[in-house]
Amino acid sequence: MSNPNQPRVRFAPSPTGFLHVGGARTALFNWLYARSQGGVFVLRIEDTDQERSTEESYAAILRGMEWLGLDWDEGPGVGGDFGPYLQSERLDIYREHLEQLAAGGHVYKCFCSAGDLEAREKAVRDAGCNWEGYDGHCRDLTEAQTTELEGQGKPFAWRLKTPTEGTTFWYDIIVDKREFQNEVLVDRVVFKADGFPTYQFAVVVDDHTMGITHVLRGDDHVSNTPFQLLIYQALGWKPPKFGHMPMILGQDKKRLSKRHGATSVEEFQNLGILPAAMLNYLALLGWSPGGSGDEVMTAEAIIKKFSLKKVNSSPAAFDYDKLNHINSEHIKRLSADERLDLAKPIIAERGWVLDPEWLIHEVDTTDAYLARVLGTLGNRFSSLITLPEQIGFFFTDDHFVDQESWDEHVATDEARPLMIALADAIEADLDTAAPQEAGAFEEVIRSTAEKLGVKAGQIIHPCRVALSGQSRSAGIFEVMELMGAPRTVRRLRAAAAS
RNA sequence: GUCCCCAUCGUCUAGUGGUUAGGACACCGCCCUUUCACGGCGGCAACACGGGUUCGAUCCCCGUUGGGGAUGCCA
Repeated sequence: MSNPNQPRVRFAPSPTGFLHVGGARTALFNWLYARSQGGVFVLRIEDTDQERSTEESYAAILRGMEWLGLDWDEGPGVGGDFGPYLQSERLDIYREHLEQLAAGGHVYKCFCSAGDLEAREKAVRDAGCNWEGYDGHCRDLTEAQTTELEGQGKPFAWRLKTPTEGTTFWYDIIVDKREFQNEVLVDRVVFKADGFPTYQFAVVVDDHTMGITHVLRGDDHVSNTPFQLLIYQALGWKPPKFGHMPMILGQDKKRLSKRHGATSVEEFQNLGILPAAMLNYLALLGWSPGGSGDEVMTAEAIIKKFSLKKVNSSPAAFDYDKLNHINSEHIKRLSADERLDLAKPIIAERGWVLDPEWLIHEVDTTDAYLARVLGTLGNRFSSLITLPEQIGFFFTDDHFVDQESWDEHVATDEARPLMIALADAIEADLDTAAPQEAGAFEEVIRSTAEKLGVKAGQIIHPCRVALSGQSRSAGIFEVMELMGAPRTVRRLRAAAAS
């Protein structure tokens, strides 16, 4: 169980919003690393910000993770030996370690209020100088001064005493050596006046006490790392390995935001993106299987190939086109049964069911009918979003109609007589009180075309639009079979009269 | 402003001290087809710039430019 070489990684979101693509990618890479190394993937919730943390966000993040299939070995809902996994439930642990820091003289009390800080920053800037963060105002307060301020009931935070010379560095898994001059590091707050630890402190205590071996996080955390390293040092702990992954940007290479379109994982779900496709695409952002291998992969295949060494160090732009392509590839690879499962809720939602009066050959249940309908789609079924449009006409007369195609192919003086002739021929040549197969319709169409001295295509095209409302559809004979002769005739006559 | 990071087709990327710099998405053309899609074939398109190092740099070093991040008692 406790294999010392077993990597332990974590995803540690704060519940202050939905699970966005950046977070999802971070979670994914941690998960991939754990799964590919036989390691443990921990989910920890960083809710030390009392103001911004919400139950809804917490739930949304868990939903997003579950939707993507990123299962965690320890964390909310599943427990584990290193809990609790919510920082708000670990306050005692943080206080205990704060005392350790205080006893070692690594931290000091800071009585500066937000207003004090603002005023001093303004003064510095007004003087034309750079404000380089907290100025160490309370760092050298005497014992007496501290006692007096405390006696006045002034609230205080704890700050870490950071070195003013030398450097702090680490070897990043992704970007090699990273080094910071200690003089640019400021004495950041480690424990807030509200009695909660800051992220900087909690993350260190948790990663250490939870036995995390590799911290894989977004590149936006790079500048936090040296400060955190100093906390590890002050506590006398060996830090984990760090890997900072490149950011995900919008198509314009600017920070990914709302105006780029969907950014939360759940929005993609509503956009008809399959979780497997989302996972696949996210994996391709900053990582590649190498060479010219197939990019369309299942999670299992990605796990098999995944390696942190292949993770890129440059930021990547999020490309909706490519996501859609990966998505359609995943849909195309689905089995007939899987497609059926995907489509069922879509028609159920609209109340679309099989009507026995349609007289469909060898079909007597809605599921069987839907299966046949999906079968006609073949590879045209590449998006969950367009599906209702694509198959609606099989179920209802109140279906999507592409007006442009209708005007061009149906509502014309050339098309009307052809559609009427075909309707007449169907009624004359076929038993419209019985189900008919595609071949039977084809025969009627071809003989009608011959009789009228036109090409079959001249009849087929208006019929396609008349029946489906669109100029693209499955093979028209098959469409007729699945519409049933009565409906076919009815729609043709209605179209001719339009 | 200061600190840190990044830089191969429009985008995601592969790659090497000597290659016709490869693949994928998107785009364009052709073929297939009753339409559309799928598929097949082909095309367009990149080593940011300037200095070095070297017999030779896309690759190594420095600088410039561009982009990103950080600069919170947010995480």
